[in-house]
Amino acid sequence: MSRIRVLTLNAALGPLDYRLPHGMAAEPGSIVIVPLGPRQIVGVVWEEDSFPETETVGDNRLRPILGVVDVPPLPAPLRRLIEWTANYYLASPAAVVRMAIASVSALEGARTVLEYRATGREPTRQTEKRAQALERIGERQGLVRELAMIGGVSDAVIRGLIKDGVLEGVEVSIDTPYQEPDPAFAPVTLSHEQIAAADRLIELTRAEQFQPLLLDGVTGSGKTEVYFEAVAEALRMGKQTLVLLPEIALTEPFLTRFAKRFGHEPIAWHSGLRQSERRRAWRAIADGSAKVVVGARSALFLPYARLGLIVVDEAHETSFKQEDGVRYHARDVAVMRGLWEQCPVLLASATPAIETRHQVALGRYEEIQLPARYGGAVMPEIIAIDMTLAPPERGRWIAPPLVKAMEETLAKSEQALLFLNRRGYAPLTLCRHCGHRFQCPNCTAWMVEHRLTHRLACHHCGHVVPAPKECPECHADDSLVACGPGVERIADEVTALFPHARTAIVTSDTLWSPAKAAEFVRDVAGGAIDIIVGTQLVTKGYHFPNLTLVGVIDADLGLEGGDLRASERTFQQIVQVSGRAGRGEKPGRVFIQTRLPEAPVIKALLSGDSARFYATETEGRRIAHAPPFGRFAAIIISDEDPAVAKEVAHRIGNARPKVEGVEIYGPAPAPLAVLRGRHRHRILIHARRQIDVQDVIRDWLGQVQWKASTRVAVDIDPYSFV
DNA sequence: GGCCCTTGCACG
DNA sequence: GTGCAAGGGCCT
Repeated sequence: MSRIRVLTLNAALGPLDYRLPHGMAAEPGSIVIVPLGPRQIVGVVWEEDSFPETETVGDNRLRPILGVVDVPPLPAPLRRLIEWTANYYLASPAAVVRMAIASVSALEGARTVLEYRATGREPTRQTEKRAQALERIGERQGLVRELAMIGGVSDAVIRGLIKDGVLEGVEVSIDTPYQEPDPAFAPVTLSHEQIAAADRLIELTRAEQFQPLLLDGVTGSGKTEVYFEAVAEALRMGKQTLVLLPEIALTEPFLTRFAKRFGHEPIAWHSGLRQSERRRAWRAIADGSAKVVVGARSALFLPYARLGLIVVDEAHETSFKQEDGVRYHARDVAVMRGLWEQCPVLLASATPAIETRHQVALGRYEEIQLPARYGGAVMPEIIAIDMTLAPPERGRWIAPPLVKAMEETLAKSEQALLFLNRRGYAPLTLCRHCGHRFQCPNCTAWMVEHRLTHRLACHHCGHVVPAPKECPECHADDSLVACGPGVERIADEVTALFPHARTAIVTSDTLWSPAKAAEFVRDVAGGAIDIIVGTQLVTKGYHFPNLTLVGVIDADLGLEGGDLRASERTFQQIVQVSGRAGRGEKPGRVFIQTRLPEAPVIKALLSGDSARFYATETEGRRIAHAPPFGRFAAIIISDEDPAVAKEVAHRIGNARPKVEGVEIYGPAPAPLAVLRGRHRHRILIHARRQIDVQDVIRDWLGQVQWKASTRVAVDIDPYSFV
C-alpha cells in the first residue's frame, strides 16, 4: 500500500492522503488529479513527513490518485519556499501552492488550442450583441471563453459568429519554443565603475551560491546595464534568470531595452496574459527553456527548472508588498527563494529600504555601489519652494517660482515633469449649498472626480458613478465644487498657463496597457510632449534625456497619516522623481513645493545627503523598536455585518495573550472602516525582534472561533496601516 | 406532512 | 470550495 500526501489547491482544505495505484509513478512535487467527494481536483504530491499536524485516516479510506499530469514536478527548492511562505505569512500552503500552479489550464494536456480571430467578413445577420462583441474584439485573438469575456457577451454569441464564418479558428501550439536571448548579441560599453560592479556580479552568478546583494547607485547610474551582464553570464551557463519589476507599466520599456542588448525579448509574466500565453510561458519556465522571465510579484512562485539569478529591480518599491490574499513581500520572499535555489539575489535601487540598508550594515547583504551618473550626467539641483511664502493664487497649485522655471524650460525646448501622487481631477467633491460630500457607498472614502471620463470613482473598490449635475441632497443647481488638486486639475492649470505646450497626463488611468506605456515613451522621447503631469507611475524607470525640470506639487502629501514609513517613502519618491531630471547632457533642476521646509526629509532632500537621512531615520527606528529593530503584525477582522465584525474583533481582542516583549493595540475600527462593503477592525501587534510573533498569533487565533462569513486576515510586516 | 432555507461538516 | 444532510420555521 503506497500512501501519498497531496496538497490540494483548495485553501480551506488541509493536505489529504491518497493511494498511488500500481503502475502509476509520482514523486514529491508531481502534479496530480485526485478525487474529492464527487469532484476531481488538482493537487501536488508532498513529502509524507511534511505537515505533521495533518489528521490521518486509515488505509481503507484512501482513494486512488486518478492521474499524474504530464509536466515536471515542482522542484524541491520551490516546495521549501512554499512551506516557508505559508509558515511565515500565516497563510494556508494551498493558497501559496496555487500561486506556483498559476493557472490550472497550464496543466491541460492539449498540445494545441483552438483560438479564434475575426475574418473581416460581415455577419449574415447582424445583432446588437454581435456588433458589440466584434467591435470590442477588434484584431484580438483568443479562446471562445476569452473572446466572450472581452466582448461582454455569452459564449453562444461567439459560437454563432464562428458558425457564420465571421470568426475563424487558428491552431495555436502551446509548445512553440521561445527565442533564446543571446548574451553576445550587442554588449554595451560600460564605465570603469560599471565594469567593476558587473565583474563582481558575474563572479557571484558563477559561484552558484546564495548571496543577497544590494546594487546601490544614484538614479541614472546605469544599474540595468550592470545587471544585464550577470544575466548574460546566467545565459552562458544555461541557467534561468528572474527579473521582478514593481509594476506592469514598467515591463514594456524593459522588454525593448532587453531586446536591444540580447536580440530577443524575455518572457513577460503578468496578469494580462491570455490563457494560451500563460500556459506556454508556464510550461517553458517549468522545462527550463524560458531563459529570462520578467514579471511582477506573481512571477516569483513559478516552477523554474534551473534558476541561476534573481533580480529585484527598484527593490524599495512598496508595491512588492502584496496587500490581499497571501500578504507576502516579494522582495523578502525573493531572498528566501535565492536561499533554497542557491543563487545570488540582486536588489537594485537608488533609494533602498531602511530594512535593506540594515542587512548591509549587518554584513548579511553585500553592497555594490555605483556612485556616479552614467555618461557624465550630473545630479540635478534641488530647490525648495516654501508655499507659505510664495503661494500660488487661490484655486491654483503651481507656485510662481515653478511657473517661471517651466517658462525657461519650454523656451529652451526642453521638457518638464510635474509630480503629484493623486489620480483624477479632485479628491473630494462637495455641495457649496448644503455641504453634502460624495462618499463611496462601499468604503470609508471620498469619491474622486475624473473629469476625463466624466465620472466619480472610488479608488479603493472601483465603484464609479456618472459625474453628477446637481446635489443629490438639496438638488441645488451648479453648487458642486471640486476640492483640492489631482493630476487632471494640474494639467488644466498647465494648459491655462501654457496654452501652446503639449501636455500628457500619466497615471494608471491613462497608461493602463503595455501598448499605452510604449506610446507614451515614444511620444516623450520623440519630443511630441512638452510637459508631463503624472503620479508615482512616472517616478521610476524612465529615461528621457531632454527632460530637465521636475516640479513636486505637494511634497507634504506623503507625510500625512504619519505611519512609520512616511518619511522614508517621501524621501524615496522625491529622489526617484528628481532622478528623471537631467539624465542626458543637459543638467536638471528640481523644485519641491512644501509647507514644511524645516522637516528633516525636506532638508535631507535639499542637502543631497542621503547617508545622513538614512542614519537619522534608522536611529529613529531603533529607538521606537520599529522594523528592522522590532516587528509589527496586524490582524484585520472584516464582515459585511458591522455588529458581527465588531463582536468577533472583541472576542479575539479578549483572548489576547500576555507575552513579554509583545504589545497589542486594539481592536479598533480600521482607519478605512468600511472597504468594499466589509466592516473592518484592526488589532496591531508590536513585538521585539527576537519574538516568534507568528507563533504567538497562531496560538492566539487558534483559541477563537468565527463563522466562515467573517474574514480574519493576518498581515505580517504590514506596509499599509489602514 | 411537506417544503424551503440556513447551517454545519465532510471531503482522504 | 462544494455537495449533502440535518434542523428549524412556516405554509397547507
